[in-house]
Amino acid sequence: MPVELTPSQALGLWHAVSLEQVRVDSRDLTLRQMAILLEIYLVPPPHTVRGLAARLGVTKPVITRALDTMGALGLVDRVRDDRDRRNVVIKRTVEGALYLEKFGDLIINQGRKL
Amino acid sequence: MPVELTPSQALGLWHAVSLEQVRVDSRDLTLRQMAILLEIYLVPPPHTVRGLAARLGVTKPVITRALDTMGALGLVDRVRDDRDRRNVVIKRTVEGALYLEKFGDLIINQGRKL
DNA sequence: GCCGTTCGTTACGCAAGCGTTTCCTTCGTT
DNA sequence: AACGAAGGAAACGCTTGCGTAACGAACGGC
Repeated sequence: MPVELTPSQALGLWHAVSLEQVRVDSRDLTLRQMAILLEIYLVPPPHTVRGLAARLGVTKPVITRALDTMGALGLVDRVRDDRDRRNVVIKRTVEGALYLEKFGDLIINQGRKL
Repeated sequence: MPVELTPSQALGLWHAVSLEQVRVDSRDLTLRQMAILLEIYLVPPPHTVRGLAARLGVTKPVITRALDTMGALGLVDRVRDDRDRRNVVIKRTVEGALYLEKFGDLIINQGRKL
């Protein structure tokens, strides 16, 4: 089910969503943080630090820091892996799911307005 | 011409675009900066600092700083207004237009892949 | 049981963004 | 000419993210 957009629609959508998000949400996640968050919630688990780092093409500390920040915001959680106790498994949270749900609604609504 | 998206498509699109943008572009603009940039390029001029500040619901220094950063990247330019020399008019640049054009293509291509 | 390897975190110095406040120039009015 | 108001920038101290390098805990093969 592809989504066909004109250049004007593509940028217009991004514009409207960014604008509204800036106005509404003081949390102001970076693009990297957003990418990580969406990766965690849209791609089947399990998610690990090194896995995310490889996927985004960034270093591990970038992931650790992003998880620190988003963890403090309640958007994600971290749990040690009992199979291999070196690993940390990143968990979704109710609050994070809610956050993305609202964000998705924002995209949908701004898309309709185009 | 509305754009109708399912929740999965909306978040999926944002996900794919964010991910690709993180991997491709080291510049990593903040959401605020992106909103300002799109505002400048998609809304008819003239644009002023206070106008953008009011539009985004942020303080003037936020705009000044964002323009400093994006100006250094060549994405925007600032020119004194000769009619009222207190004002600064924000100008588009070729490089900025190119940047957004490529970004638009990215959105379109990721949309198709959904 | 060692020892090299892997995983995630922490430490370091640095750059960039933040909110608030202050400043400087310019305008418009008187 | 003087004065208050407006527009944008600069200054301040603070927070947060960065890249690199070092670290400790846990694993796995020998």
